[in-house]
Amino acid sequence: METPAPRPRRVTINDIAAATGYAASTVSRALSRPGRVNAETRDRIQAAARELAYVPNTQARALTSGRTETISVLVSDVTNPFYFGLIRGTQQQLKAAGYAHLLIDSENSAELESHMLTKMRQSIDGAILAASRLSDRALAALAADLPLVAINRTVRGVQSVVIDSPSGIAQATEHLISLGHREIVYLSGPENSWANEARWRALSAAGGRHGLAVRRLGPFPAGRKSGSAAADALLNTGATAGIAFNDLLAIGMLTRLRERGVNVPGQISIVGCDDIFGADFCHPTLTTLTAPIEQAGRMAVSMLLARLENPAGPARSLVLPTHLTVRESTGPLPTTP
Amino acid sequence: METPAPRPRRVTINDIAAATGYAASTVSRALSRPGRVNAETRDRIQAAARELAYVPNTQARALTSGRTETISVLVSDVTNPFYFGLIRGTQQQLKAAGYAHLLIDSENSAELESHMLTKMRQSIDGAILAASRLSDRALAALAADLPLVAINRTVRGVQSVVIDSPSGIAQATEHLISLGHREIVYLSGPENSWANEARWRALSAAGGRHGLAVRRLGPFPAGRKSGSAAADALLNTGATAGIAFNDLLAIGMLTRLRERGVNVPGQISIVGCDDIFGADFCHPTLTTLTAPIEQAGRMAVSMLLARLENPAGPARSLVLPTHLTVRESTGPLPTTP
DNA sequence: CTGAAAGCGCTAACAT
DNA sequence: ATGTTAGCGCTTTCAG
Repeated sequence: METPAPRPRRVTINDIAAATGYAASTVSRALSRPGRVNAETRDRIQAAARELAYVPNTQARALTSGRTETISVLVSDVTNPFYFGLIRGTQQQLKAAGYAHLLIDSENSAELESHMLTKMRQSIDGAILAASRLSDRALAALAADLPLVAINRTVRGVQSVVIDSPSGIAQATEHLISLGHREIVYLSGPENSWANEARWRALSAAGGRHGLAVRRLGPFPAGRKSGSAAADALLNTGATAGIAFNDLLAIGMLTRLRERGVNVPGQISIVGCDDIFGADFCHPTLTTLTAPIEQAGRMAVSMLLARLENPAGPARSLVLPTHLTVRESTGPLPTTP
Repeated sequence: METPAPRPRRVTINDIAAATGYAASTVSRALSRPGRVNAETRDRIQAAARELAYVPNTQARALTSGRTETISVLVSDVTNPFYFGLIRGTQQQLKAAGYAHLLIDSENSAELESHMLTKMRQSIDGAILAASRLSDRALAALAADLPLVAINRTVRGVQSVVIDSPSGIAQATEHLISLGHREIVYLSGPENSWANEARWRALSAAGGRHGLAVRRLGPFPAGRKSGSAAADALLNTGATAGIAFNDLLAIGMLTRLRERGVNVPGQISIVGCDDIFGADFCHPTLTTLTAPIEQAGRMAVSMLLARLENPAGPARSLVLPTHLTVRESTGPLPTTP
């Protein structure tokens, strides 16, 4: 009854060594650096490995080599569809490189984030931090110990891939101006979000350049539910156009405005950010800044792997362009009050 | 220039042993089975561990114990929003239990799925297979070697959590009948999908019970893009109601029908399956079978962990209820042709 | 209850 | 080019 799970013995390099007559170290070499052994030896060993259905034990390999061939991807909230594309991108690229993909949800908490990271430190070769909640100092310190790429965050000494919100926000602003809008409200996201600050700064700057009235409302939690509060607050200002921190918030606003019988874009125009899944089939479809988020995921992986191969390399920082995708949620200024 | 990454020495149990004067084995016990040592010893050792900021090396632990504290979750396509609820559920529950969450995309390929699984076998304690593409035999064989929970799939000897499509489909059918519809078309998903077959069978059965004309179209790939073909095919049949394999397909159909100027639900009613993100804000909002998918993820983890603790336990199989969520995409039969 | 010793499977010097 | 020898950090007998 108390069978203690008779762990089945797996094939090891020693079995291959015994089968071929070579030493275990030679087997190891033939398998992991085929260039360092005789061609014939390599062939024999690899044939034996295949025959015995040998599968390398990554734990044991990691123990000696220090490399785990695992990268973790931290997101602040798996629920957020923004990450769909990112995860897809990292997943693709990691698999292509033979790395495992460890997904971690930091639940929007800096503490949990750093706790998870120290706990996992020895199980991973590097990490991709999407929307890190860590302070700049903490991030820089972490990067000294763990190869890192931050998404949408720039910190000296830390590699990063950022989506160029400023230019996107500028495009959105000009789009709204061209439609006749003269007052734009920014619906702010979480205060600890770097992207949120970047977007607001970009809007302020664009507003300044064009002599436009801009103001900010919020902060609102970055979810669809917050859309109601954001929509109500926006209506209250009497402004004719709003740019939301992200699409989730924008879609939530659309829902609320529809409930309140406000016509979008007839009475008010809404712009989102990110172009997530759903932005093209919500009602009305959402004008938004299309972010190449999947590509960001792929690039982050490439940069990270490059760094692993050459730890002495420079801390690169990549900026990816955005563009405005105009759909139904923006339109000309209402003709009369 | 050629600094070969001077791997920083981490704190090990030996350091704690040296600091406290105990043997490494005692330290190990105090840390992993505090019950087996003197209370005072335990306290001293744990204090020292905290002081030295000791972090156990999971690789080394796994090497001897065979337990990795890692569970992998396989999905057939990370892109599919259906999985996000599942991933959220598994993530939550695994984190609560101190397990790591290894996400794997099998890309709808049985080969890739089994390849990944054998490759990872020694790095994981168990796996949750969402929409496995493996044959029943292969799955049963795998389950003999690796603790497993299958989602939406039942195979003898394999633990599973399935969403009760039949009862949901029956509800949907009755809903459509009550609205006057007399001909229902099923828009089929991928042929190798177990859920797809289950849903079609349920619809056939429900149709039979109510003396209804049912037919099936497809198969269509399970994506929004397939919606166009599905919508066109459905219109072609002249039927007044369609049940789509999943929401992705249904939303794609909605988009296409709108493009073609077909009024939903005025001219035709559409029902989806799963109630994914977006089903409540697409246009029109989608009537669909709400699946407790997040809960399914949590339950799958619980069942898996229970099995790990007691490998001799029975292979449980859990069925979770669905319910019909009626929104705007279904309505009364058009009055006259 | 605690310590000594032996290894888990693999890689990395060091020899040959 | 290959074999020998030590471990990596931890758990687990087996003694005491």
